[in-house]
Amino acid sequence: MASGAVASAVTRFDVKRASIVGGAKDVFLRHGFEGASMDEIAAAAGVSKMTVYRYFRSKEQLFAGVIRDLCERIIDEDLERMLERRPEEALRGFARKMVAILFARDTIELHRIVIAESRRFPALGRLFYKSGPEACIAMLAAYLERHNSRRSLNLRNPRRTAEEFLELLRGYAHLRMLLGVQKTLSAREAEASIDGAVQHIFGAR
Amino acid sequence: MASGAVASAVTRFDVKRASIVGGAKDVFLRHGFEGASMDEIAAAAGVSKMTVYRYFRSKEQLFAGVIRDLCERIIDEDLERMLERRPEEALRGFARKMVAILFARDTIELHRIVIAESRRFPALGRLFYKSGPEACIAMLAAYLERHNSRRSLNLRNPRRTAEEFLELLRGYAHLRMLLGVQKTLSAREAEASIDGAVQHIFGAR
DNA sequence: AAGCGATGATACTGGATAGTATCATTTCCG
DNA sequence: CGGAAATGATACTATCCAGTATCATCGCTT
Repeated sequence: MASGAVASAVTRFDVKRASIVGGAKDVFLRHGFEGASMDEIAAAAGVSKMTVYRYFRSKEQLFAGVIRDLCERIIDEDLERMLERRPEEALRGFARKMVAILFARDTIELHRIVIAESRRFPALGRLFYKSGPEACIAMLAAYLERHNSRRSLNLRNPRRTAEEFLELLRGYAHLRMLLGVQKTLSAREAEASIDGAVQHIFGAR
Repeated sequence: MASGAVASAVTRFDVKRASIVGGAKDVFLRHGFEGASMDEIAAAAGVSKMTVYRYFRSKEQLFAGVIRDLCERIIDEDLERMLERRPEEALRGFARKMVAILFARDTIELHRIVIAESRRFPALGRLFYKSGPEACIAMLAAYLERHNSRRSLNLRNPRRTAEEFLELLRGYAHLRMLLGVQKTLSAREAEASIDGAVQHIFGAR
């Protein structure tokens, strides 16, 4: 009777599904949507192609599943915890974490793919924006608004300031990485971006 | 003997080539690289498919030709002329022109496609970055440095400030358009971006 | 151990499309 | 007008790949 076969949270189904999504994630991130072949995905997942199709009706469905999964993992709880300190320190911590996320290899590839495929799958672009960039903006904006009402900050438009802050963190380095012009972000560049963004809010110059 | 058949600048060859590139540009911008079929391109150019292949060895070559052509047209001389006025006015004019360029439908599509294909064609990413974004940054940086040495501005790192200025102009609206989340940029949003960027340099707050 | 559902291996179908071959036709030149 | 080069029309080849069909096999439940 094993241990509660019915009530068990993780079924064989979930395990297989996870390994398929995992393999597909690797292949999609490496070759993009068109470039990924279902045979390769099946091999990467250590699974037969038929099994892939038993879990996902089509390549599009599988792709959507992978993107959804990736979007859920982008932002962890650490990020929000960064904002619990005092303003200047909180912002620097938040910024450091954001830069690490933004410039991670997988994140760059995800941007590339979603931008590429958002014409064909408009829902995908919206899903990604909402669960990635928009979530970060909202988190920071809420923080700034909180400090605004406590008078520890005095910003005309906190939401806009939040966007500007994050925009300065991305900077052109992000575009250069999306274009393959630049391979990595040096610690020096990261610090410079962070300084620029923080100074933008505190007005130091 | 007509008008100097030999010395004539525009040959039949050039005309045909231009119409092929023109047709290809439309199709590539509408459907992306993979999505564009050579038959459709030939039809759009009003030309036989064989003729396309007589001018370009392969789809890749044709694509590269189109991107090169588009890159050359992105930045016109007007942009540089904007910087001939006095600082605040010059920057506003430059910014307005930049926003118009950045958010034009074709520019957005170009970004999308180049970002998508830069993994497969790394040279393309570099070509685009150099002749588009980098050219704009360099132009603005030179302007800021000029004013720095005249003491009409006092910036620690003009090059970085130029990047930040342009980055603030793009803002998240640009990403939203790349993702298809947002269709157009309202005049109100454009003005807000411009204000934000100009204030970032002049420190007003 | 029997039986059943889930999985694997593999070959196949059908459609799309890059690139080519062939020959008819136009266009431009002297 | 005559001839050569450029172009058009069209059919063809070869390849790649999503999705399917078939049947053998594995592993768990009872």
